[in-house]
Amino acid sequence: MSKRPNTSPGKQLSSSPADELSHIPLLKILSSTDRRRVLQDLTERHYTKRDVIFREGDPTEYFHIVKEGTVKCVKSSPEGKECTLKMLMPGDLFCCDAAAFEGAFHPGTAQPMGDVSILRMNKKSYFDMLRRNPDAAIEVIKHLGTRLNEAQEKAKILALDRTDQRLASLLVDLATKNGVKDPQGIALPMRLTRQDMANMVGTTTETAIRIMSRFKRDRLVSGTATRLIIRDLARLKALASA
Amino acid sequence: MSKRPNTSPGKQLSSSPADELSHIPLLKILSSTDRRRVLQDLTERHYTKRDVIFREGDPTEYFHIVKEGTVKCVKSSPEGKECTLKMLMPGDLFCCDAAAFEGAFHPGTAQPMGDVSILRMNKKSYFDMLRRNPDAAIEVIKHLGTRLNEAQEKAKILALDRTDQRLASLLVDLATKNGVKDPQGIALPMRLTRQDMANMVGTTTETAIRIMSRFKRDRLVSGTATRLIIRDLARLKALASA
DNA sequence: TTCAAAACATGATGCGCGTCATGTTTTTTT
DNA sequence: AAAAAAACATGACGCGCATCATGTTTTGAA
Repeated sequence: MSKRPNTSPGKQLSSSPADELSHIPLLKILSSTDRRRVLQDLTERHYTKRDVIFREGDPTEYFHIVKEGTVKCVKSSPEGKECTLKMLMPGDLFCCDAAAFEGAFHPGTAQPMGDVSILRMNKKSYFDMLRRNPDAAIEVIKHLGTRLNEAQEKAKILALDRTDQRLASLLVDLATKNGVKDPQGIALPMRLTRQDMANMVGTTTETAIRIMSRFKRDRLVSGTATRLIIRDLARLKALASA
Repeated sequence: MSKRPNTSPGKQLSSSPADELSHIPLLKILSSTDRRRVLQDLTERHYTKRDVIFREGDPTEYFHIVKEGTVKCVKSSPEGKECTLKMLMPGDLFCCDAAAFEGAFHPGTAQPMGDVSILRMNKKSYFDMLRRNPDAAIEVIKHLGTRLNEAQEKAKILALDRTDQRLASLLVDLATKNGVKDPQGIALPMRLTRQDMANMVGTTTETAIRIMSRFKRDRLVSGTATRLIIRDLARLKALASA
């Protein structure tokens, strides 16, 4: 059996134990009969750091769920500058909007931050599921509402705050939503370079490095890309909205 | 009957002719039996320029539809700076996300740009409607998806582009989505000051004025707040993504 | 129509941050 | 373990845009 480059072939989730998917809110609320049906339509795929899950401009074909790992959602400008819109974590849905309905195209690129596994479902099965199951549709509405609020909050921060404040906001956000406890403070569960941070707050790598150096001197953070630790969340919060 | 200050009391839409609401996508897709029911739950309200429809931080109580006029969606920072996230036009939904479900608060302020009329519905009726009518839920998902894409596109522009490019993007966007034909070019259908524009692209009033003056000299636009006209959409587009 | 309040305009000044440049340290690959 | 490639670091310099200041013009209310 020949292996395709960079992405493992899709795999049926024939007999997944219930608990494997129990941490995904959308699937948890399905009736047990419907869940079996949905499991048949879902396919699991694995990606690594150098893959792209889909590219900006590609036609939309699937609805996706992050099962494991971190996925970044990126847009880029004609001149090659990049902007990272969102880090998707396990349980997050993407391409769940019906803009993906008819002949639509991906507005951004989805790229793994490391090894990830993704569940996906073709559009038809997805919308059939939503039509059969109004509570699932409401769950999707809830998720999209949250995402919209986040995106608007991000726009506000980009529009009004200085670079150091935006960076502080980012760290607070990541620590709060995804941080794991650590003897030194709060550790971020994904590899995150200064370049990644720069792309998330709309600045250059150099400026992100300078500001992070300052944060380090001031004992607000410690560590580097492979293991970044937030040491003083309170002071970062204060700086973020100063 | 005592009149409440600034807002007209709610009015039942008892016997609205079908055509009055036919331009609202969400209502158009309801079955005719359900539409009658929904009409009973909808209330019409009128607001003027100095009212607020709801304020950032208020508890969410209603689902809203813009029937007539323009509503702006604003966030503000502790220091009093403001950021306008979105102009809502007739047919647009707001607070349609289920974050408004349980004890949630408005993430921004909704403010009329002039005289507007709004249809609204309490949360329970709204979610009942969605549960009865999966196609309506999918319509809401579609709307939220569009809004999310817009918000992310806006974040990208704020993160990557210069101020004159952001302003050009804004004008292109408004002209394309809401512009009406005019002998001179494309007229924008709402009163829009340089301050409004500044708040939409994350800059100061002075800078917005300076750039708009330049655009005027270069024959890209003409007119002022009360009647702004886009005269060369193509060149504005070119500037926006240069 | 008149007057006050917004909106528009334009200059001077300074700082934040982008850009380019050069070097060190850490991580990843072979 | 060694080599290659990222990531981190720090300085010099200049432009874009915020800030403050001082008019003029337009709009809308009395």
